[in-house]
Amino acid sequence: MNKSELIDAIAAHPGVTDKKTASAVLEATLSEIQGAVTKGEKVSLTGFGVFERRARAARMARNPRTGEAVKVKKTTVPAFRPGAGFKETVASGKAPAAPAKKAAAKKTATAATKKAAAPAKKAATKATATKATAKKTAAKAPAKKAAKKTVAATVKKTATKATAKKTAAKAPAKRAAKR
Amino acid sequence: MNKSELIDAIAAHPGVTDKKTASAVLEATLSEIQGAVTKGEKVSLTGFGVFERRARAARMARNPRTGEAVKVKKTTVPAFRPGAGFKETVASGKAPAAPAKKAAAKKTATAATKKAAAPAKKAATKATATKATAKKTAAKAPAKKAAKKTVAATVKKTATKATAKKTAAKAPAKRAAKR
DNA sequence: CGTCGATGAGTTCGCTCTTGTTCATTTCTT
DNA sequence: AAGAAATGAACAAGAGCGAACTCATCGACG
Repeated sequence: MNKSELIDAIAAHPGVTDKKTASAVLEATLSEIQGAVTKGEKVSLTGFGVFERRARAARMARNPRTGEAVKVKKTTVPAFRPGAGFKETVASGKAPAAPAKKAAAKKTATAATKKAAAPAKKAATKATATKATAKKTAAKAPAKKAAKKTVAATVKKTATKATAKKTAAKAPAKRAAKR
Repeated sequence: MNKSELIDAIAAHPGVTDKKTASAVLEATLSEIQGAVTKGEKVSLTGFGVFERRARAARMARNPRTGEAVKVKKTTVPAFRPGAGFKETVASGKAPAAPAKKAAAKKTATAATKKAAAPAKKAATKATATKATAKKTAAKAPAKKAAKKTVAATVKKTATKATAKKTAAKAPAKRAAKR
């Protein structure tokens, strides 16, 4: 499905009788998303997904023809994370979206799962505590994990395996102020 | 930026004076995309990106709390691949989009990269020659690509690892091209 | 305009998958 | 019709997904 076909489909929706308007709005939307993401802002479309900017560390790649290795410097790329509704729809292969009380069914399922996991909580707590003591991870307290968490984490993991170096209190890292 | 803010931004664009219309079109768009992707159809928005359905093989995951392993059966999820324009914009951190002769700039950059690769020709000589003679044939010198055995390959790999980990080193893990 | 309810984020860790290169071919856009 | 953008292929390694669960928050509805 190319852009023009999408326009047609959109125009077919009730409330959208004008095709050129649909086109204009679509363009504007894409434009806005690009702008927002470029500025590092997340664009959240509840039930659909989130567009965000993501940092990509430098890496080694290779020339497909020669096979020789080439350096690739770090960069930032746009990314999209599908929302719950979208994922569910695609997975089930069902119709687009019928916001209804079907939620009830889902809820039941979740609840059931909960029960099973519940007893494990105790163990979980302990594990967390142990980890904190043993690992001594760098404290990222206030700062959101957003930063270079990924990279740091990787390095840290390796390092930890060998030895525990830095001593930094692992702040309860909660979702204090992040969103 | 949440959905309502996006609507506002869109409404600010010329040609889109009606905010409620913007809302309607946006909803319709998301709806359409979901539907198309659900049906396994790709939605190509040139310069922006492509929405597509992607198969996800079964895997082993773990409960973040307890750490216990849980089986996850295969599923299909929506995915988004940023287009050239979008990526470039985000990477440069510049304005949204000004489809113009900027292409020239890009071209220059590409050319520069080319130079670096040029010397490597020797290694690729054979491949190049082949191409020149019978490009259509596309003689792929090295290993050949297997059919679409992604899943099969994956399973096999796992099995091998379980039985003889070290020995598996040479498994010709071929990856299917499905994009 | 306010409340109820659904939704997203954050967490851990293994394992799959994506990313990135070049260059030619191909499709779609303008 | 002209040209820009997308696709594909081989390969390696880093990157991110995903499950279960909780809560703050967004959003839909009256």
